[in-house]
Amino acid sequence: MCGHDGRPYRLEKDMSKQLKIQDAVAEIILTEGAASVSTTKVARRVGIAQSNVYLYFKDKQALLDSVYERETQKILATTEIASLQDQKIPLEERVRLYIQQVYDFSLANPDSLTLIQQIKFLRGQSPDLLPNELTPNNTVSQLLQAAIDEGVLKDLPVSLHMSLVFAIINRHTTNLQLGRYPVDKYSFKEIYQFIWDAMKR
Amino acid sequence: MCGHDGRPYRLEKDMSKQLKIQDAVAEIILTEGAASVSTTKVARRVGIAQSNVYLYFKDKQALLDSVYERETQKILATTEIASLQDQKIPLEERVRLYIQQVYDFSLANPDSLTLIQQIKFLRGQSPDLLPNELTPNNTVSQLLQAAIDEGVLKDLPVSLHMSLVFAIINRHTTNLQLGRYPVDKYSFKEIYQFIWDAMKR
Amino acid sequence: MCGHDGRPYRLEKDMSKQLKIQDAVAEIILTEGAASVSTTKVARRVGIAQSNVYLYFKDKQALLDSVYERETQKILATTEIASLQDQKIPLEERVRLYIQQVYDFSLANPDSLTLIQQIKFLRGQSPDLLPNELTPNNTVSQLLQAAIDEGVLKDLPVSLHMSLVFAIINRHTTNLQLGRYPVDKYSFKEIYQFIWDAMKR
Amino acid sequence: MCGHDGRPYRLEKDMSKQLKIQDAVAEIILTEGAASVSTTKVARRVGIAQSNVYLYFKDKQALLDSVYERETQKILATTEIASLQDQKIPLEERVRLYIQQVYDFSLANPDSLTLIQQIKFLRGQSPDLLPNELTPNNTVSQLLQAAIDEGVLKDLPVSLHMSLVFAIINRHTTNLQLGRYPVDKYSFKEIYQFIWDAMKR
DNA sequence: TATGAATGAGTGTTCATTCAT
DNA sequence: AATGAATGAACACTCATTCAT
Repeated sequence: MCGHDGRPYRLEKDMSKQLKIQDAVAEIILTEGAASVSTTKVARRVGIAQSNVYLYFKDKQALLDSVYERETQKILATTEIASLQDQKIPLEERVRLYIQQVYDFSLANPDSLTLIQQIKFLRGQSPDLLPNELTPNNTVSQLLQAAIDEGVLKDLPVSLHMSLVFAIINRHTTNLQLGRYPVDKYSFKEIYQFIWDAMKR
Repeated sequence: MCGHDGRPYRLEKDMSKQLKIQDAVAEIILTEGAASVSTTKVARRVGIAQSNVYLYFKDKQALLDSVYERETQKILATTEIASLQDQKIPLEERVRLYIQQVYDFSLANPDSLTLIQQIKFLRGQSPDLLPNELTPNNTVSQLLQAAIDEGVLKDLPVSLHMSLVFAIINRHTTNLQLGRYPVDKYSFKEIYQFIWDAMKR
Repeated sequence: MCGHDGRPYRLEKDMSKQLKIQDAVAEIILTEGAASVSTTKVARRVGIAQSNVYLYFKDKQALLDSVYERETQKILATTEIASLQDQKIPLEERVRLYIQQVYDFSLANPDSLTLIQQIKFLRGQSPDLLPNELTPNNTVSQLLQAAIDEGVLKDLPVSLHMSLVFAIINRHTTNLQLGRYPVDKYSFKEIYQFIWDAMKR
Repeated sequence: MCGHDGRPYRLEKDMSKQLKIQDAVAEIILTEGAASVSTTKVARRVGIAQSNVYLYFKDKQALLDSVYERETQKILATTEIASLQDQKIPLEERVRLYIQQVYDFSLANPDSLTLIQQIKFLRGQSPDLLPNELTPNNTVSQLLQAAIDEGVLKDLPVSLHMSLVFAIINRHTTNLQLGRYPVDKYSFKEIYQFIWDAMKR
C-alpha cells in the first residue's frame, strides 16, 4: 500500500496540494474578503513555502481563477441540466425546476455564491450573481427565452428574470446564514410564489 | 470675469481639491474596482503629490468613507422621504412612489450604486444594495412593514422585498448603461409591474 | 493700554510664541521622547500652523538647540558661580557648595536634566550629564582641578569626579520622581557623604 | 578547504545574514545614534534589498530588540555570576569581584553599553545603565542588599550603589576610547578605590 | 505675523514573483 | 516536488521645509 519511494499514498495526498491551496484561498476570501488574499497568507495556511504556490499555479490570478472555476463547476455538477432541456416537461414546470435547483444549491452551498461574487469583485466586475459564462446559464437563458416567447413569462430581458431569481434566493439564504430567522420560517413554496408572481405573464 | 488679482476664476477652480480627489477615487473604483484604489493612483490622476492626499483626508479609509458618504447623500437628496411617510397617501401608492424613486435615482445616477457596492465590498461587508444605516431606508423599512401588516404586501421579510426592488432596478439600469437595449424599450410601467406582481399580496 | 496698532499687548503676548513653542517641545520630549518631536506635533500642541514654527526657528535643529540652550541657561541662572570661585572659601567647602548646588537644582528642576540628556541623545551623543560646553562647568572643572592639585581630591580625571556627582544625584532625584522612596528618607547629608567619601583624598 | 559542492566556505560565509544585519544596526547606532536607524540604511550597509530585512526580523522593533538582546547576552556570558553568589567568599570580596567584572567587561566591550543605552533611549526608557531585567543584576542587587544589611556598605538604595559603579566605569572607558588619556594612566586599583570609598560603610 | 497649500524624500511594511539548490 | 533566499515595486503614511498670499 505504498508508493515505490516507500511513502504511503493516502487519499489526502492524492488530493494533493492543488486542492489544499484552493481551499486556503476560499477560507481567506470567506473570512477576510477577496482583497486580502495573498500568496503569503495562502502558503502559511497550507503550511508550505510561499514560492511553492507557483508550482501549482502560474500566478495569483490563475489561482483565483481556478477557485472561481471550481465553484462554478460545483453549480454545474449539482444542477440537472437535462431536465431543464427536456421538451416533454412543460415550460412552466421547467422554470419551476430551475428555480428549485438554484434554491437547493444556494441552501446547500451558501459559500459558493459568496466566493464567486468576491472574486468577480476583485476583478472589478459587478458582483451580480449572473455568471453568464456559466454553461448552465446558457441553458437557462434558452429556457427562459423560450418561456417568454411562448407567453409563459413576462416579456422582459432574460437577465432581469435571472437577476430576480438570484437576488431573492441569495438574500434569503444569506438571511438564514446570518440567523435572521429560522430555516423553517419560510418554505420554498412561499419563496417560489414570490418569484413566480413576478415572472409569470 | 476675473478676480481682483487677475486670476481667472473658472468653474473648475471653484471645485475644491477635496472634490477632485473624491472624483478620482470614484473614477478608479468604477474602472478598476475598489480594491485597486491607492493614494498613489489617486494623486497621479488629480495631478498632485501623493502626500497631498493626506492634507484633505486623514486616512485612506476616511477618503473612501467620504466617497461613500457623498454617494449616499446623493440618494438622500434625491429621494422625497416625506411623501413616503405621508399617512394621507394610501400604502400601495406609497410603495409605488418608493419604487419610482429608486428607479429615477438609479437611472440618473447609475454609478452611485456601483460605488456604494464596491466600497462596502472593500470593507468586507456584503455588497447587497441595502445600506441599512441609510436614513431613508429606515423609512422604507417602516413603510414596507406597515404594508405587510396591512395585508398589502406578501408576508415575507422586508429585506427580501427590498432586495427585489434593488436587484431588478439595478440590473435594468446596468443593462441600459451597457447598451444592451435602448432606453425606451422598457417603460417604468413594465418594470414596476414586474416588481409589484411579486410584492403584492 | 494698547500698542500703536491697537492690538492689546498682554504679558502672554510678550512671552510670545517662541516660548510656547519651546514649551511644547519640552512637553513632547518628556512624555514621548526626543525622537518623536516633530514640527507637526509641536504646532498642533501650540495651536498654530505648522509652517509657523519656521517663523521663529530656522529649522528643527535650531528649535531643539534652543530648548537645550534654555535648560542649560536655567542651570547657569540657579548656580552661584561666584561662590565657587571665591578664593576666600576653602577648597573643600567650595566643592561641597558645588555638590549642594547640583543637588538643589536637580531636585528643583528634575526635568531639565532629562531634557538635556534627551536632546544630546538625538544628536547621537552620549547622554552623559556632562555638558562640557556649559560655562559653569568650566568653573567647576577649574575648581575640581585645583582641589586635585592641592591634594584635597583624589588624583583622578576631573570628568570622573563630575560623572560621579551627576550620576548619584541624578539617580537619586529620578528615584524620588518615580516615588521609589519618600523625599525625606535620605537627607542631603547622606547623599553628600556618599559622594564625598569617593572624591576626597 | 572547500565543501563537497565546491563552494568555498569562508568564515564570513559562516556568519549568517542575520548577524550581518545586526552588525549594521550596531554600527549605525554607534556612529549616528539609535534614532537614525532605518531599515533602508541597514539594508544599504549590508548590501541587500530593504525588504530583505524582513526576511530575518519580523519588525524594526524586533531587529532592535535582537541587537539589545545580543549585547546583554554578551554581559551574561562574560560575567561569572557563580562567584558573586558564593557564600564562602566574604561579602566585601564579592563586591570587589562584581566591580572588577563590570570593569573588565566595560573595557573589553566598550560599545556594548553604548548600544544598550541607545536602544533603551529609543524605547523612551531612561538611559541609565541599570538594565534591571538583566539576570546578573538581580544577583548583584541581592549581593549589594546583603552587604548593606551586614553593615559592609552604606545604607543607601541599591540603585545608587549600582549607578555609582556603572557611571564611573563607563565614563572611564569612554575616556579611554576617546583617547583622553592612555590606558595605563589609571590602574583598576585606583578606579576601584574611588568607587569603594563611596560604597563602604 | 500668520496661514494653508504644496511637495519630495523618507518611513516601515507587504507583495508577487523568480531562481538556485 | 519543494524550499529559502532574494528582489523590486508598490503600499499607506509622516516629515521637514518652502512659498504665495
